[in-house]
Amino acid sequence: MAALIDQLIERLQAAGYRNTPARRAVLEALIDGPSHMTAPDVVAAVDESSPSVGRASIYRTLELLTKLGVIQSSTLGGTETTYMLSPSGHHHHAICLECRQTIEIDECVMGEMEGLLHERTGFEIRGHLLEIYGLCPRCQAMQRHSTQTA
Amino acid sequence: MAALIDQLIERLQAAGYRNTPARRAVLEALIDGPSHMTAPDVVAAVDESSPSVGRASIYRTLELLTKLGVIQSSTLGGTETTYMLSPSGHHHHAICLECRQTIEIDECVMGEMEGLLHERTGFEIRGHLLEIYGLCPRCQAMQRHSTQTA
DNA sequence: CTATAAGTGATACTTAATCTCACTTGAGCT
DNA sequence: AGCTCAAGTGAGATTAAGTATCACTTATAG
Repeated sequence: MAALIDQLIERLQAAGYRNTPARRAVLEALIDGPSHMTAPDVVAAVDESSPSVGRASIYRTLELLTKLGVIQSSTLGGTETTYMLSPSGHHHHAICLECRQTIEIDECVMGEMEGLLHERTGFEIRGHLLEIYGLCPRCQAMQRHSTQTA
Repeated sequence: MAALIDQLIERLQAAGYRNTPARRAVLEALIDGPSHMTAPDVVAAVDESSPSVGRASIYRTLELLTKLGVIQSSTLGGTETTYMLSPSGHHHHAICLECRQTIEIDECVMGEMEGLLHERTGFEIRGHLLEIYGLCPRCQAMQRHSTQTA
């Protein structure tokens, strides 16, 4: 059984791309780091672990991995793009717009949807992301900004 | 019946925020422009229509509107953050990772999910976004990069 | 081992985003 | 209508993020 990094590299190679130190460094940063990282986060992590890897390669790699569906990008309902490894299973978030806390959700309906979509449009699904935005109970309670005017 | 811009401004005011020219300019740019705009797109549009509005205010406004759920951000499966008006109905995309074409999807299961989520976690939903990433039929056909090696 | 196209890193550059702060203004209240 | 003042703003300086270029390196097929 291959380590995660090897599985991911294999996906790159299966798509016709080379196994290079720069690409491994980016994947390792994403594996070892927090579940969501911004591009600058990844740059900093790679700069730490593999100082010889250039910034341009990191950006190129993030773009490539995203296109291949090996990683996924998301704004988490905010303004910044973050990257995460594409989970093999489902990956749904409820994100509090106030405190950014994320709640994991396990319901999934993509199974049904996937077949239907492919049948109707021929679209080949590589991944998906369902994000729900709102307020967690704590932040609902703290919403005093609006209560006096609304 | 109020114009869209007025409805959106009302949502701002209902949350305790002021109706200002800068905020109207940003909303108008989003109403008049294409359905997904990057921050620089919005800056350019506002700069055109309302040159007196400062850049900083545009960024502040995008952040505020996003937090309030009046607009939503998305990477569209790529690396850039884009903004769109939050549609009152559902808003689901299938996005081709190759050509960026988006296919609209009308199935929605959020109704069931919303109640369940609130019941279990107390989370108050303000909006959601389901994005499906993959390849459209055209780009599947053109995927010759991998066919010789895979 | 060799050939070669894919990929890279350094650097210079362009663009995007943030910060600060004195000034302005929207909205509530007479 | 006019006053008050906190919310919001614009200008400009600054910092950070991202891109482009290109000679050089290297992963892979044969």
